[in-house]
Amino acid sequence: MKIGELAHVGQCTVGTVRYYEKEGLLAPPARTAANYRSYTHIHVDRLRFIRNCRALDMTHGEIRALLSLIDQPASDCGGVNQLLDEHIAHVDIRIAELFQLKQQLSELRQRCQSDKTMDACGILQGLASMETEPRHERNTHLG
Amino acid sequence: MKIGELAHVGQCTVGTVRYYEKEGLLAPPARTAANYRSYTHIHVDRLRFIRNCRALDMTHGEIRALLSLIDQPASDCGGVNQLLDEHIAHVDIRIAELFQLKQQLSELRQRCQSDKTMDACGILQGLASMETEPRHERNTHLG
DNA sequence: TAACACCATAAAGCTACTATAGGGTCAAAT
DNA sequence: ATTTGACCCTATAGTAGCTTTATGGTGTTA
Repeated sequence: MKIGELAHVGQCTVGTVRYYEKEGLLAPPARTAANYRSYTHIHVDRLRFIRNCRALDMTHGEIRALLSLIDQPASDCGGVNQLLDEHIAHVDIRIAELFQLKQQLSELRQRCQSDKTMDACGILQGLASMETEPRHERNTHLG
Repeated sequence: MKIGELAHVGQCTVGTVRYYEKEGLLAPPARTAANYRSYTHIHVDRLRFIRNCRALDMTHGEIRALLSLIDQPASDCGGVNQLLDEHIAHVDIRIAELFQLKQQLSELRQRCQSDKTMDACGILQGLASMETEPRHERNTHLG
């Protein structure tokens, strides 16, 4: 199977597949005589796994951790459970942040209900006069 | 006022201030004989405005658009209102995405309640067997 | 043999910064 | 007079997860 076909079943671009290989998420496949990458069902499974993790907004670091846990089949899956719990916590935090953000934005929006002159616009006044908050550290890898 | 003081009132780092200048968000200030940047209250106001926009997760593009609207004081503020509405829509979309994500993650987490062997772990089975979804285009600049 | 779809690599671009390297300026303390 | 320390300068590279671009080889069809 060539890279285009793999990318197709994995629902990503060929560029992404090559990038995963460079990142060490996907093992380098054999090459044909023409130096084309030649994939097997093992790569298909692995790519699907990676894409599913990415669809859940896991980072490459988290995915790498999962993959290395998987590659130790003798151990138990406590690490997997823990990783997922932590990831869910990140998502919770980001949702809370965005809720607060939306509230602030809605309040700001209320301050101008019609087209006015620039210096009468309550939104611009709000943006000029808000209390600049100290920048807060990231609590999550989700943007 | 030197850059350190400006950064302090703007609640950001000096690196960020220099970056905003390079990005064209903040006008280059006068320089002292020693080539130090020398800011006025105009820069303070502008930086506060920018930082408030960033606290609301606006992109530099959005902020640039706002600033150029402001710099045409003759026109009305319809563009400002529209920009804010669109930004709020982005936040709404991202919140909905994260809600769905959290649900998927919670369902996945349910599939393994105790430490098992790797190949019995319902989470890993789920990650391997989820239907790979077509990558969806970004509907928002929020990560 | 020419077109066209596919493959290859390497390097740059994207966002919004932060960090590092290597050096200059200035006021106060020794 | 000099040294210490806090501040300033520029330029470059790194962060995450890719995408885009440039440049060129491969393979099948018309």
